[in-house]
Amino acid sequence: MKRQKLTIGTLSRETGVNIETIRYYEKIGLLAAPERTEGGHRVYDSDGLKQLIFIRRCRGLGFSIEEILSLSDLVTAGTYTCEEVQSKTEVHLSDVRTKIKSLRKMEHALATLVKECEGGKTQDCAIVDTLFELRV
Amino acid sequence: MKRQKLTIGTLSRETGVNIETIRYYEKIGLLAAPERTEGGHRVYDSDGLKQLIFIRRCRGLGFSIEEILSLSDLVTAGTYTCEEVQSKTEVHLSDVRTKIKSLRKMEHALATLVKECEGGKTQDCAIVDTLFELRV
DNA sequence: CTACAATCTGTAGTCACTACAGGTTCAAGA
DNA sequence: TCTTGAACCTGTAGTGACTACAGATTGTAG
Repeated sequence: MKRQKLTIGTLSRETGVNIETIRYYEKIGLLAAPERTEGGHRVYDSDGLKQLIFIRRCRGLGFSIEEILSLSDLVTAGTYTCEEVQSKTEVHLSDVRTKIKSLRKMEHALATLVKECEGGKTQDCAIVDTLFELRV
Repeated sequence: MKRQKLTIGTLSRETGVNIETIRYYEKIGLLAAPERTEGGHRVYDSDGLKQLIFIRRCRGLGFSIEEILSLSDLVTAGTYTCEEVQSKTEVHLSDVRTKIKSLRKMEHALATLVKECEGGKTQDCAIVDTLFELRV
């Protein structure tokens, strides 16, 4: 098990997170500041890699930076319980479900508009009519 | 049919769009600049009301400002065809469907995590394990 | 030793608002 | 008419989660 040392470019390629974003995560305190070379270039080890993968995975699941910070604090402090983590995840899950519901409504409304519209060369358009109706 | 004159506050209450947002829409050229009183207060008529309702309705359907501008230009120029409007709406509908799909994936992943987690007082947590796995 | 790729910092831009600060105008009551 | 206070004005800065530079420095392969 040799210690791997990664430049920011390599880390970026390995994780698919782009360089500016990595630096941004460091700046806002989400990703731990790594060691530096004499010249000031960042040098990451496997802990940095692990942390960034965690962040990327959480983002992929739609967690906000704020939520990730709180999960991450919990975990790195080593004080978390399974219960707490589960509860934060459930809260987020219900947010996601709310968003899905609202998008479904939009989808339905849009699909109805498209269906009602004749799609011809005229200006007699059900979509325009509906969007401009004066009823509030 | 009497000409109605509305202050920005009344317009805001009628449409549910807040005052700052109305001024913002004007600034970015989405909403036509209304007449002013001698003292400089905005005075809207029924055209302004109609236009703002249209904007609000489009935003409610998830159209971006850019999309609304382009729809709105088409319509106010009077050069639109039903076909064009329908096609823009369809493009947007397919964006919405893409978003729904991606949120569904999130939902599934999160639900699985929550289910696998025991939720106890221990630190043996399936969620943490999964999020910290080193597999990229 | 040179060339050039990679990295550095810092700032500004994105989207669609929202939230002030500090000033002016309007409308209703005395 | 005067006064009060609500409503309005402009302009700027902040939000979230990045992205896109500019201009300088460092690292490395040939």
